[in-house]
Amino acid sequence: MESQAPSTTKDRLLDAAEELFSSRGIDATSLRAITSAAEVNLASVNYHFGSKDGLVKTVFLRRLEPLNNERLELLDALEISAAGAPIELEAILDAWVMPALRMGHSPEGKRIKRLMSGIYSEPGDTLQALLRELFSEILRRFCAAIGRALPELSGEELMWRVHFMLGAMIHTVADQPSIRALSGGLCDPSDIEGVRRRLIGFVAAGLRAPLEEKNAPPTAGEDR
Amino acid sequence: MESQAPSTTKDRLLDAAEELFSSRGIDATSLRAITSAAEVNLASVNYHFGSKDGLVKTVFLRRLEPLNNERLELLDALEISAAGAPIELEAILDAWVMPALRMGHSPEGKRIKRLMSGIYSEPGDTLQALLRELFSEILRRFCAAIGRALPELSGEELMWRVHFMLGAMIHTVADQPSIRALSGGLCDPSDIEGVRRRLIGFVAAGLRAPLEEKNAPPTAGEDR
DNA sequence: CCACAATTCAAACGAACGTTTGAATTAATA
DNA sequence: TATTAATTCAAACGTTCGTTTGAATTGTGG
Repeated sequence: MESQAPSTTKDRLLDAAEELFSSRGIDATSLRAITSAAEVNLASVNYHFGSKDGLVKTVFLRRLEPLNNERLELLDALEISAAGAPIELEAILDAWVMPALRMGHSPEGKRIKRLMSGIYSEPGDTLQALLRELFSEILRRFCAAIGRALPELSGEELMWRVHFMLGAMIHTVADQPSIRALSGGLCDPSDIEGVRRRLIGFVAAGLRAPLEEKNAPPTAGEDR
Repeated sequence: MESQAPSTTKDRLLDAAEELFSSRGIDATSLRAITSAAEVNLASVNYHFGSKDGLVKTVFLRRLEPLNNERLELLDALEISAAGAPIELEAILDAWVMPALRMGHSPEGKRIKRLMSGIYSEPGDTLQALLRELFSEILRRFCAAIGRALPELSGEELMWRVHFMLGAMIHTVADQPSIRALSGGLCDPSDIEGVRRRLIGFVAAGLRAPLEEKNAPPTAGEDR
């Protein structure tokens, strides 16, 4: 039985690992640093999670599973209330973005955000596979919903635009220090409502961009 | 004197390191793996670059400096031919994107792309600082040009949209395996002209998105 | 040809890593 | 309380890492 709220060895390890992974990176964080921060014995990691890889996987799963479940629930609700008709694009984007923004804003979840960006570059084979599996279904669902909202797009065009959309969203959710620095403090990434409004406005406009002719004249002064 | 083209120890090391860094990540690549691939002695790294950190920095600088110089030259040319008037938005975006796309497409530069994405999550303090310095001026220049092309945007709004833009662009240039997998082979990231047209179309539409009211009604079914 | 610097080389260094071990301790069961 | 399983603990294991060393080799200028 877990004693009360936040005190089992497993939880202490997960919390400490999440914190250190997000600030220093996974490879650069040693088990000794984690167990020191968690004030538990070094061998606990291998006892409870089998290996460092097992701990890493659990750290991600603990956050990503509830996150994606919430996204799917929101999308389900939208599809039910739409009753077969296409859903408004902004509502779909909201269902994707808001759970992440809200999670990133909660006091316990702040450290996750930098982790999420690291996902895409960390070359760990096992983690990469885990994430591909975790996101494949939810991406399929959201792509389908967006495709129904934008029926004039071909399959290829839709995929490209979703790809661009993911880039903007991931970069925004994950790399908030960067926008602070870029703007010289002018932009406030903790203003969830502002981020939501701007991000969705940008992405929705991009997704709805008019289809250009294939052989449009090259834009000025750029063909060398 | 360098003997002929691709055979000095320094160059062999840089090529091998670039290749391995991009496929396995920086931390996960040992000097022994690099020197083995380059067929040079282990101690050469410390002799020619001082340390592994010095090698890493040189690997990035060798690609990023010419890249950013080309971007700045293109922007310079645009500003000169515009003679004080605002430049067309698409032309500015072209000046940013094309050097990267072209570089990523060249046979020797293919491996750089995955590297570039890793930049933003690799937590190495020295590398982080180097990149911040490398990109600060060029970002300032491009932000200013985009701001002149979109005079109706406030400074804060502009910075946010540039941030979204960078996310889409970085994700596109860096993570091309991901778009291939996402689309099930439908999208071809090696089609530079197609990527350019779609990416710039998406980003330009996002940058030009109409300014929403601050207190717009929340989009359907999403306020919990 | 010789002296001298630049470069390469094999070998080793100490430190840090993930993991394992087996005994000590705590909790659960009856 | 006696027995057994679950957990914690200190210590060590073997490996790999980046770096250093000092001798051997190569290239250069007088």
